[in-house]
Amino acid sequence: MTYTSALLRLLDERGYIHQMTDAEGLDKLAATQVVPGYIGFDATAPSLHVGSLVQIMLLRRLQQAGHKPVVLMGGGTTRIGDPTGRDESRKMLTAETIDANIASIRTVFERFLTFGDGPTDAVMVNNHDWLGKLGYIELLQEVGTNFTVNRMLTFDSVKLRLEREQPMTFLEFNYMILQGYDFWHLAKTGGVRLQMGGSDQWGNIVNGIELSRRKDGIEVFGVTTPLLTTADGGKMGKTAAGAVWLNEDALPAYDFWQYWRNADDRDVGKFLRLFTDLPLEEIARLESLEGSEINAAKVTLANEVTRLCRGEEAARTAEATAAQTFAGGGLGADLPVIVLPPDGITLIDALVGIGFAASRGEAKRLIAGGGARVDGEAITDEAHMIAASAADVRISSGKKKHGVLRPA
RNA sequence: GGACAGGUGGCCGAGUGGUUAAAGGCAGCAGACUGUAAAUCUGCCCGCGCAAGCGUACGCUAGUUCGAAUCUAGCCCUGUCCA
Repeated sequence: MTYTSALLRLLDERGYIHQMTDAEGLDKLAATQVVPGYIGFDATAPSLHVGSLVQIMLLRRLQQAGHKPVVLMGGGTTRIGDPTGRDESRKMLTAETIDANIASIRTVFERFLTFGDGPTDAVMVNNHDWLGKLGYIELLQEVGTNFTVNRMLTFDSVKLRLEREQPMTFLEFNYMILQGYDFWHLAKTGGVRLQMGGSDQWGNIVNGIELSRRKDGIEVFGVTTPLLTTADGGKMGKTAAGAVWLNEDALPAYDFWQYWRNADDRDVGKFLRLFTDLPLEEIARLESLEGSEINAAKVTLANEVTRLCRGEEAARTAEATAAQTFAGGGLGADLPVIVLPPDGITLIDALVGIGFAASRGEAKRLIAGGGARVDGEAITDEAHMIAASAADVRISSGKKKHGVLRPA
């Protein structure tokens, strides 16, 4: 269908929409007024990772289309402890940790959104502010009567778990109620009219919509994004080193840049639409590049995403480092560096020290497998000693990971 | 509370006394090919040690045994059914 509102047109043409509750209704609303819309985020770690980037961009689009983004931090729900872990001993986070996490995560949002007091300025809220005050009995009275277990059992999140005969705790079961409560609360007190989220949030969103309607007759809307997978079927944002974190102190800009530079050919267009502000015509051009030409599009992708998330400077340095390292065979400023002691260092220690191997055994295997290089030359001798040198020595694991040994 | 099934390496999942650091798959790392892509093929994939080897590991604890992931007891946890 064709939309009249700038918001839905934007979301549609860039590929953010998976499901919507009432497309016409939302379209009409977005065409006539500023729509405050929110997305919820976890506060379990000091940084979000690439998996949350679609949602963050979605809030950015909302603002671009002239609406008001509301970032909901799950300070309250996190405080209860994340129940999804299979090991029960998932530790509960302290209030201080959660608050620190939220502060850290906020710095990233500030790059993507304009915060402030204006009508379309972004705001960040914390559901601990209202959930924390809520007594259990009160919660049961307020919202418990509006949920039937019959219906809750039909939601995918519950149904799948039961079908797979995996445990679902009562706490988890309650999450959907708490999340529904969030939506209602924001609708009632903040005029929020829209909740967005990943496709796995559909059930929660619908619950909030129902709750708002039943309690106060407020009409609110929901949009979900498609589940993002890479073209080869993997989850977004997993690499050798683990998650691709958005915060600089959790993942260096160069590694962040490399993540995008190494995107699958088939994902380039999709990623450009979702994660950059480039105009669609430009994206269409980049996406149509064939063969090795598409590498240029990947560089653009990496530059744009890094610029948004880490800033102009970080993107430039990362790109320059990549150019020098790969094209020039040299050393870029952003590569990891460790000290080359005056009396040299074993290759094994160097590999472990710089983080290319997690243990000495792993370093040895890397060497034995022919993946270790010193100044571009493959070394297969496990006992190899890197002699002291006046100049920087380049050390590599495979063809992509490079680092610098710098004389003290 | 009772009956039954189960808890294995990052994940899934074999293994029911030794030859098992534990099949197979996924994920991951490296090599070849290429374009810092994909697909494919090859090697690696608990830690320490140059090595022989040592240490740790199959829910927890205590046993049986020359020897246990495998047997016994107790406990904890999960699922299914019954109360």
